[in-house]
Amino acid sequence: MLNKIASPSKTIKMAEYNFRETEQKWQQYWEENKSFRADEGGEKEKFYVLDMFPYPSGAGLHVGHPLGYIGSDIMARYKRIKGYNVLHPMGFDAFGLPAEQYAIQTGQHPAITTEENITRYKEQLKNMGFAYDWDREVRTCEPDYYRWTQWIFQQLFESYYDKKADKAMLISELVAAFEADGNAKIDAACDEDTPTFTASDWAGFTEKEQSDILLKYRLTFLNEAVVNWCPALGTVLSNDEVKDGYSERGGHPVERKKMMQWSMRITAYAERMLNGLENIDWPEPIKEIQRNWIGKSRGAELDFDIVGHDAKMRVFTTRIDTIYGVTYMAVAPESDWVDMITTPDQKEVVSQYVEQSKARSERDRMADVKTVSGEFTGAYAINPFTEEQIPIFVADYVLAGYGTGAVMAVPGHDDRDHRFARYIALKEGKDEFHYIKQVIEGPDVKEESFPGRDGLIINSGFLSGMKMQEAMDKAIAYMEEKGIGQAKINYRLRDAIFSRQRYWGEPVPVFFKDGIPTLLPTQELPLELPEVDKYLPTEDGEPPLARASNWKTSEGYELEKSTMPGWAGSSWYLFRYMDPKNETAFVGTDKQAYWKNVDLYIGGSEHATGHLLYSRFWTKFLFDRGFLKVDEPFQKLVNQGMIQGTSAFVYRDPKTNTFYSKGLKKAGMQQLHVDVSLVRNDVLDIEGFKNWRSEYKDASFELENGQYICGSEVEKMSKSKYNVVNPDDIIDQYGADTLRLYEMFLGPLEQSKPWNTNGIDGVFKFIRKFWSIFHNDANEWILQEDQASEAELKVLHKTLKKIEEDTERLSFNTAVSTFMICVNDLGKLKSHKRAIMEPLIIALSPYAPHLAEELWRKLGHQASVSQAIYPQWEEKYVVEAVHTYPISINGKMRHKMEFSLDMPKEEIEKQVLEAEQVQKWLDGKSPKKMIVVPGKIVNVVV
RNA sequence: GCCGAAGUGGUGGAAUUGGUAGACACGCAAGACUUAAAAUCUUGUGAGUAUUAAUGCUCGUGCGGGUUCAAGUCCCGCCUUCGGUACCA
Repeated sequence: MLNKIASPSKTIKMAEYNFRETEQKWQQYWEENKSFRADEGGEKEKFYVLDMFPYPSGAGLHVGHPLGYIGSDIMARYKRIKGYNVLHPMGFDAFGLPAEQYAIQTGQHPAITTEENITRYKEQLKNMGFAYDWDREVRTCEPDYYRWTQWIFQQLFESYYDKKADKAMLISELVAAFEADGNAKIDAACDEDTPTFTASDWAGFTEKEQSDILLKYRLTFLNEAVVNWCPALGTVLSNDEVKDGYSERGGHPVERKKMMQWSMRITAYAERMLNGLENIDWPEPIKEIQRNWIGKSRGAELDFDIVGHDAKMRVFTTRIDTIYGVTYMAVAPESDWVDMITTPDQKEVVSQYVEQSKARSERDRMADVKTVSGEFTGAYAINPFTEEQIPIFVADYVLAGYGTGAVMAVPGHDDRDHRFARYIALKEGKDEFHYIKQVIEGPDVKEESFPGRDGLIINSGFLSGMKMQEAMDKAIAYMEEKGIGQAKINYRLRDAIFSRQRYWGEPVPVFFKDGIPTLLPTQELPLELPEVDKYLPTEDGEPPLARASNWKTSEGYELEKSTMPGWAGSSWYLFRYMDPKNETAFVGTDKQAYWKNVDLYIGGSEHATGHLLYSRFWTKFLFDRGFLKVDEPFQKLVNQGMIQGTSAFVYRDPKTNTFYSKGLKKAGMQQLHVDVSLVRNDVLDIEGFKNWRSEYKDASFELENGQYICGSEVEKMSKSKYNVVNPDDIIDQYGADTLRLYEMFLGPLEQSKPWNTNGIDGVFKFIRKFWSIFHNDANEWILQEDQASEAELKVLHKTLKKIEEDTERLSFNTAVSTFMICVNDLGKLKSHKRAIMEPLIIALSPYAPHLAEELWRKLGHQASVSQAIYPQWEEKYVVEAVHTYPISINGKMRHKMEFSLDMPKEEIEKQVLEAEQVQKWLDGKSPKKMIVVPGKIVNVVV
């Protein structure tokens, strides 16, 4: 080991560092002096570091929330002293369900609840010493903010997606095209059922008809859609707000319902959102989730004739190579095909089936995926390749919302079709394997389907003998020649439902003029939320806004009654921070051109398919329309891990109200959560517990060794589990710097971990050790102005280098270790020199800013340490002249030898072989081989 | 089922490009200081084993193989845990 330097024989008493007073003082200083105001322009480069802004809930912040905030704060402070203009703002995602649910229960206006919660959040955030520019705070619920959310909505309404230009364009250009030529030559994103019309058709349409056509093109549009309706919340939810058939917020059941809804044509951007992932620095898992959510699949679309009908049934398939294996067709119960093709004798049983599957809730359908059901429609289709007639069934394993709502079934090579084929054959009294046909060489497909992506096609006419890809190419060429089908790309992504039948959200800035949805004039924005008597739907099921008196325009037209979803305000907030007070635009062009987009975004991975998708969509749209210079919002994304709670349990015999210590518990006893503040190192504070709840006042306890030992388990941190730890309590006990360092020291930022305070003393000790470098036992200042020694400079510069490297790669846990090592080394050197301490304080300031500021001031500086410049480490102090080589024999470390780094290989080899410890292993023989890696290792192969 | 991430001492974790496994810290043990306690400091601390001792040897990064002078790190096959997703044709 290098640092075996004489250890101090005298014991040193730790000088007192008053963190409470000091931290408060500097937090006040930063606020008063606006130390972290973001400045634009000048010579400096910009760095924009952003946290996902929180929804201010009534519970306040717990110790899990700041993990990411601390990381981003370190980056913000670090980049600032590295000479960047740093933008590091904070705000609040303030519209949302909890405040509204509370309003329904209590009648208190959600604005009041929200305001209170925000005040609490800000207080907590300030206690942690974060370097936010609070002058740029935004709140999505304020009219000054949502005015622009409404404005963006209007821009979307006024736009369509032109596929030739591959971007969003003004709807007025589309209207001009319709007037000139109709829509036959238009290639734009639109509804599936958009009719084709000529210029004269267009001219002949009524105003209402024209409006309806345009809605099929607009990027935000009104149409009848099957939606996720949540009766308990009284609103519609988007796909990403539904988890396993229950609402994500509140966990209420969700059902399918057809309703008139505002939607966002996000599908127009599917391809660009997919491609854009290549150019952003995001964690691969998140990109993968978005890719899956967008769900691009290449395949083919083809038409099947229906016996006795003119209409052709169009299906989408990714396996056109298996076309000869098609033995039946299936349509979704909700699809229009059902009524169209069902024969009279099958009408009753089919409509009964359709009713039954509608009644089946979404959740039931998902719960038993393996159970298939369906009925014969009586109709037959003709396979265009084989001319065979095949039956058409209605089956609820076919989804109305994907592809065309109809499928060609290949039971031999698709698992779902296989399951249904056996079910329906048995039901019809046929042989179980009646519908199963093998068209790919491989194992027998009777018992189990075989995807066979590598096998050869068989029994398939002109496709036989080919491999999958070749067969697909040939089949598509054949279809195109015959005009029955073509290659087609399909996406799983659905247009996003945008209406919410709730109160606490942005009003949709639209009114209805003779049934035609019309935008409010821009100068009338913001359309402010009206006062209502109750926050509930009306008696006839209209949204709460219908309760507002005179919810009409000045001309008396009815205003839209639904509000926007939670993700509206958060889809563009990053741009508002650049120019939060602008009254003429959502962001000023010059400001946006300077800050561009977010350089580092830190937040949870749970937003992968919601916020992170929608904000990319809006950014691309605003870019297309020329309002932004960037088309991705977040250049680099880091997902911080979740801090879980460690719940504590007590065990009660329900009959006797006696609590048994963990080691004494028996079967049949209740396991009850106990507040973690009453437990220390698994030992229960019995007196505290008795006072916690009145029903425990007279409880008796069976102890182990005089103590009551609690059980523990890692769970999500939540109020109901009594395992929430408030950062304020930690700060009160140890200070904000300790909390910051400790949360970082816990492990890599990305990693999830349960909260425990087992190691916090080590970090607390470090803070005091750092202080005591400058102070003697009597807490007197003992700075030395002498020149620093070589050894001291080495410690300093190695630290500076490592801290810089670790901070750049967000490895904050190892950076904290590095500081600890440095302080230990300086302690051994008894170093108290300004030349060492001054640079060190600057390096420490992003991590423990309060301590750093205090010492910086005591060193005589008048300006904040945040205005200092990060010291440059010097090569000469970092490189070693000698290296202690590990000498391995057959790859195992056996010995160590010190050699100069410029010693030639041959010389090292010679000396190593001469060494006694190596001779021992050679046993008189000469080595087979020798590997010398300069500056690293020597390996002798015997 | 599919996709993704991860498994290292009693604990949190480190090892950045294949090159000394266990940095740093907690905990634990012994000692110093103290009337005492707290605080602080010093020393030790992966497991096993041999020696009076310094020291040495064997094993060791979820399991089983492989590549390599050298594997926590790369390859193949499994197991476990945690996330995401789910009839997407």
